[in-house]
This record gives sequence, structure tokens and C-alpha cells, in this order.
Amino acid sequence: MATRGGRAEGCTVLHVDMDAFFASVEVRRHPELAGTPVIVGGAGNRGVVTSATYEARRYGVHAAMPTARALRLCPTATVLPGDMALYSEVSRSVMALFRSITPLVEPLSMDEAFLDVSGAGRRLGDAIEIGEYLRARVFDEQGITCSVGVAGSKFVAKLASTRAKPDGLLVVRPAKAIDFLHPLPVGALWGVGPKTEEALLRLGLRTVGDIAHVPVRTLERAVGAAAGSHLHELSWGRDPRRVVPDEPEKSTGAEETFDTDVDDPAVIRRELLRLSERTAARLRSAGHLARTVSIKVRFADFATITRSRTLGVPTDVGQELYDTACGLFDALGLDRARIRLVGVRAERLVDAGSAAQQLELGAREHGRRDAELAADRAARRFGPGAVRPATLLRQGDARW
DNA sequence: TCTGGGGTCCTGTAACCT
DNA sequence: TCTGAGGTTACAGGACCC
Repeated sequence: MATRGGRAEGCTVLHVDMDAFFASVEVRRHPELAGTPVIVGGAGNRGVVTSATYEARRYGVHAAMPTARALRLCPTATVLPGDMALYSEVSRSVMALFRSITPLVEPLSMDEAFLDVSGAGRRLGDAIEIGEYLRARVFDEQGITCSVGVAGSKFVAKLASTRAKPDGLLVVRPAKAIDFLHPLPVGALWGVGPKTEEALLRLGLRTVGDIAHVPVRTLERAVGAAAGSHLHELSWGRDPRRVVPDEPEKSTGAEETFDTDVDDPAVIRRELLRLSERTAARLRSAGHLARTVSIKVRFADFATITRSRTLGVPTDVGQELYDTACGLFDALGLDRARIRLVGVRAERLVDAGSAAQQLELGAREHGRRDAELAADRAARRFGPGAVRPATLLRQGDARW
């Protein structure tokens, strides 16, 4: 495998990944915390870690770990609640920087993206030089570090950036991809989580090289047809997926875990209303309508169910999401079951502009939608929650 | 030790249509 | 007319990612 300094033969894909993104942005805002363990995450009794500085990770803290446990491992850590608006702003700036290098930028999340730099070479040098240039620009402009993987395919570039962390750059030329991949543990592969890893280990497959040398049929039987053939291809470094900018959003939603389990249907319905309004506001701001509404209910024992219903006419109206969500919830026929979480999702999104005519034909109640649009304007002017349904205006309830 | 919130994709099943 | 095969779509659940 190649490291910095070599030529980037056949390398056209960069994977750029911010290091401990949320925590790094917090350290930039609170310079006195530099070099100390910082955890971003929920502080409540059910909060989990969203991001942690490398100083905290040294104690075994990692993302998705309950915050309470993280604090037992690392009692000196500073826990911060997180500021999504700020992280989004930093993310937008970083993505804009990427797009100034190449239009072929595919964001994967707020803190990482693929870049196809095959067309940018002449101007800025080869893929390695572009990677180093980006790392320097991100640090200069945002005061945070990132890691870069440089390779001939998305999947190898992604693995390379992971191995380069923190604050590094790793090049894996196509000719060396197999040497790089085969010693890695199966869990390093994209798409192999705990369940799949367990299934593979049962077959005695521990490394990517093991996967490469087992018959595809065996893999397919163990983990399913699609995943089996996919893993086999990846194990030989074959990943033909292109870098695709502007993938359309497929769904949007909101969910909430209660501080303590709830068995009062009135409380559940009120939460469904809040989540429906929040989801609808997101649909409107993205210019989308939803064809399908789904709810998620997680019980006290963590068992989780979903129910969905496709609407006759797509909508971005909170009241309509709520009516559907309530109908789905009522149809469960629960008898004061203890519920831990409820969620509302809008799926099968369509563009509001192209669906406008259909909306007219559907002759929905325009008054409700107009009221919600007015609430959107008020929220932009006075802050979120400036206008909300009367049923959400109970005393002592300041959450939105 | 007790598991957040935002998503995507895949699979199995059932219903429906031809 | 009846039946079966095969395709499509809707729905539910689950694995996975950050």
C-alpha cells in the first residue's frame, strides 16, 4: 500500500472525513477545552454519546455509548449538549470548499463526502496533492482537522480515510488495493455490522481475504443474496459505484425517546402531533410532499414496530401527517402498553412543484396549509416553536 | 451496561393484477 | 370459466451507517 509521497496512479476518488466532527467544532468554540476529553451527546438518563474527542476515546468512550457509561469510564470529560445549527453551518462551508475543487461531490453525512477529482487534476495537481490541499484549507478556514483516503474506488477510499485517522492521508493505488484489503478484519467492510460479522465468523471468515477465497454461494447463503455477492466483489476491490452529486432525499422524519416510559395514550398523541408538525415543516422547507406516512413505536422492552400508510394525495401538512399517524397508532389497539419512543416519518417524497397540480385536484383544505406556512414564516423570524398548535401549549411543556 | 436520532437499503410476505 | 404462474406494489421488520 502506498503512503504519502508516491504518485496517485489510477486514484480519482477522495473520501474526506472530519475527525471527531461535533466535538472538534465544540473545542474550536471553547478553546480552553483543547487537549481535554470532550463528549457531545445527550445528558439525560437516556442520552448517548454523539461524538467524542480523541482524548475521551482513549478511555474507551465511543459514539452510541450511553453518556452515563462514558462518564464512568472518563469522569473528567466535559459533556456538551450539541448545537446542530452550528455543525450544519460548518458542514455547509466545508462542502462548498469541496465543490470549489470539483462539482462531483457526494456528501454522505454532515461530516464526510466523496470527491471525484478525475477532472480537477490539471489545475491542482494529482489526487494526493488535492487531498493535502483540502486538509490544509479545512484546517485554515474551520480550525478542525480531517482525514483523507485516496483510491481508485469509493469503498477503498473510505477504508483508507478510516485508517488515516486522525489528521492523516492515506493513498491506496488500485494495483495495491488487494494487499491493503485482504488483511483487514471482515468488520472493516462497509455494510458488515455486528450481525453480519457474527454470521461470517460462524463460517470461520475473519479477514477480507477469507471472504475473497470462499465460494460466493456460501456467502450468499450466510448473509443473503444481495449482501453475499456484494461482499465478494468488495473483497476483490471491485466497486464500480460512481461519485453521484445531489442524490435526492428519500424520507424525512422525527422521533423522540421519552425520559421515562409512557403508557398514557393522550401523551403519546400529543407527541405524535409535535413530531408530525416538525416533520411537515421539514418537508415544506425542502419543497417536498410525502406519499407515505409511517410511525415507529418502541416498547419498554426495546421491541420496535413500524406501521405505514400511503396517502391518496401527497402532503406537507402537519395536521394530515398527524391524522394518519394517529390512525396508525390507534389501529395498534394497545392497552396502555409502556412505550419508550415514538416516531413519525414521511416517505416516498415527491417534488412539491411537480406535484402542485395533483394537489389542486386533491382539493385539500388550503386553510390548514396556509396556516402552517404562516407558522413557518413566524418560526424563521422569531425562532422555532413561535407558533404551535394549541394542544401543544400545555403549561411546563417548553420542548419543541 | 442498557441501548439517540437521522437516515438508507434489503428481504420476506401478502395482495393484487394479468 | 377456472386455475396457476409470474410480475408489481405495499407493508413490516431488520441490519447498517454516521
